[in-house]
Amino acid sequence: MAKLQKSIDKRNALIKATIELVNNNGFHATPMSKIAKMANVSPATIYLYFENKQDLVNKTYVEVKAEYTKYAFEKFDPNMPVEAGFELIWKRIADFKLKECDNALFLAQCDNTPMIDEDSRQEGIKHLQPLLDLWERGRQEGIIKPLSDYILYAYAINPLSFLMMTEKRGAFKLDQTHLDEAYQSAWSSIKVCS
Amino acid sequence: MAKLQKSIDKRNALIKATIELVNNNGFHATPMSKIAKMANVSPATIYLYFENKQDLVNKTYVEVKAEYTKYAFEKFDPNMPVEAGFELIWKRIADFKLKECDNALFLAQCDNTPMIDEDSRQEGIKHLQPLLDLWERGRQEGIIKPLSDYILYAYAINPLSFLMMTEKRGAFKLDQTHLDEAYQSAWSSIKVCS
DNA sequence: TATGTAAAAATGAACGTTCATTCTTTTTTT
DNA sequence: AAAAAAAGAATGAACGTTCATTTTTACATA
Repeated sequence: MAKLQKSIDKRNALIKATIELVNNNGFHATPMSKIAKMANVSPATIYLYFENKQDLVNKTYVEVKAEYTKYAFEKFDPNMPVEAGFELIWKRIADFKLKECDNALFLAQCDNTPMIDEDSRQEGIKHLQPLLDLWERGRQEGIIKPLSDYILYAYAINPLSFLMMTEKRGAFKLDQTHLDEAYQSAWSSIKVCS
Repeated sequence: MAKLQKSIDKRNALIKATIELVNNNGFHATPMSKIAKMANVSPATIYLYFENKQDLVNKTYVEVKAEYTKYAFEKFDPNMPVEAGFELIWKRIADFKLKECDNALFLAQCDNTPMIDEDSRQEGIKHLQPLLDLWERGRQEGIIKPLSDYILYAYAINPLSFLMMTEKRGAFKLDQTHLDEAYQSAWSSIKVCS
C-alpha cells in the first residue's frame, strides 16, 4: 500500500473515531488516548496529523460540514423556483441525517455547544450560502416571510437537529413519516401565508 | 444573620456561579475550584451542599426549570381557548428568556447536551405537562396539527433556545420585534392551515 | 448580659487520578 | 543506511474530592 494512502487511512480513522466518541461522550469526556485506541494508533501519532485536540475537533467539524453541505446542494440549481428549491434542499438535508446519522449528530452537537472555535464555525457557515441566497430571492418574490436568516434557520432547519438529539436519547424515532410531517411544519413556518 | 439564612445564601451563590460559569465555558470546562471562587466559598464547602459536581449541576437544572415553568404557566388557565392559551404560554416563555436570560441560556445548554442525568431531565419535562395537555386538546379540536409532542416542541418552543444561543455568540440580537416574528413562525408551524 | 463549650460549618492544603502532550526509542519506508 | 513514521512510556498540569484543622454558631450557665 502506498505511503500516502496509508496516511490518509490513519487520518480518516482518527476523524471517524473522534466523531463516534464525541457523539457518545461529548468533547471534554473523550480523551485523546481513547481516540487513539479506537483508531488503532498511538496517542503520539495523533500529533503527526493534528496540532492538538482542539485542532482535531475543529478540522473534523469543518470536513463533516463540507460533506453535509455538498450533499445538501448536490441536486440544487439556483434557478429553481423558490418553493421547489427549498423542498429539495430540506429533503436532502433530512436524507443526510438519516443516512449519515453519526456525522449529522456530530454537527448538531458542535452547533449547540461552545466546543468549536469561532473561526471554524464561520468556515462552516460559509458553505450554507446557496440556501441564504435562495431565502433572499424568496423574500424578494414575496414567497418567504421577511425574516432574518437566523430566524428562518431556527424554524426551518435547526428543528431537525433537535429531533436528532432527542432520538439519540431514545425518547423518539425519526422515520420517514416524521420527516414528512417535519417538512410541512418547516415550510409552514417560513412561507408567506396564502 | 440567622444560621439557616446564611446557608441558603451560600447555596444560592453556588447555583448562581454554576449557571454563569457553565454558560460561558460549558460543564466540563468549569472546575469546582472556579465555582467555589465565584461564590466566595472554599471548594470543600460545595460538598456540604451537594454530593458532587454532577449533583450540583442536576439540582441547578431542576430548580431553574421549575422557576421557568412556574413563570411560563403563571397566567395560564386550562380552560382558555387553545390558540389564546398557546400564545399566552409562548409569550411568557419569551419574556422569561428576555428577563432571565442567564437562567434561560443555562436551560438551553442543558437541553442540548448530555450534561444532565436522564433522571433530572425527566423531572424537568414533567413541569411542561400543562402545555402538552393544551396541545392534546388542540389536536382533538382540529386546531393543532396531529403531530407528536416532540415535533410540536421542536418547531414551536425549541427554536427560541437556538436563537438565544446564537445571540450569545454575538451574531444576532433577540429583541421584541424578533420575538413577535418568531411567535408568528412558531404558531404557523403547528396550527392547522385555515 | 457575659462566658464557656460542644456541635456545626467552613476552610486550605493535600491526595490520587486523569489527561493532553512530549520525549526517546523502535519500526518502517525509500 | 538514512530518513520518515510510529510507538509506548514519561511528564507535568489540572481536576474532583477528601482530610485535618480552624472558625463560627447556638446555647446553657452564672
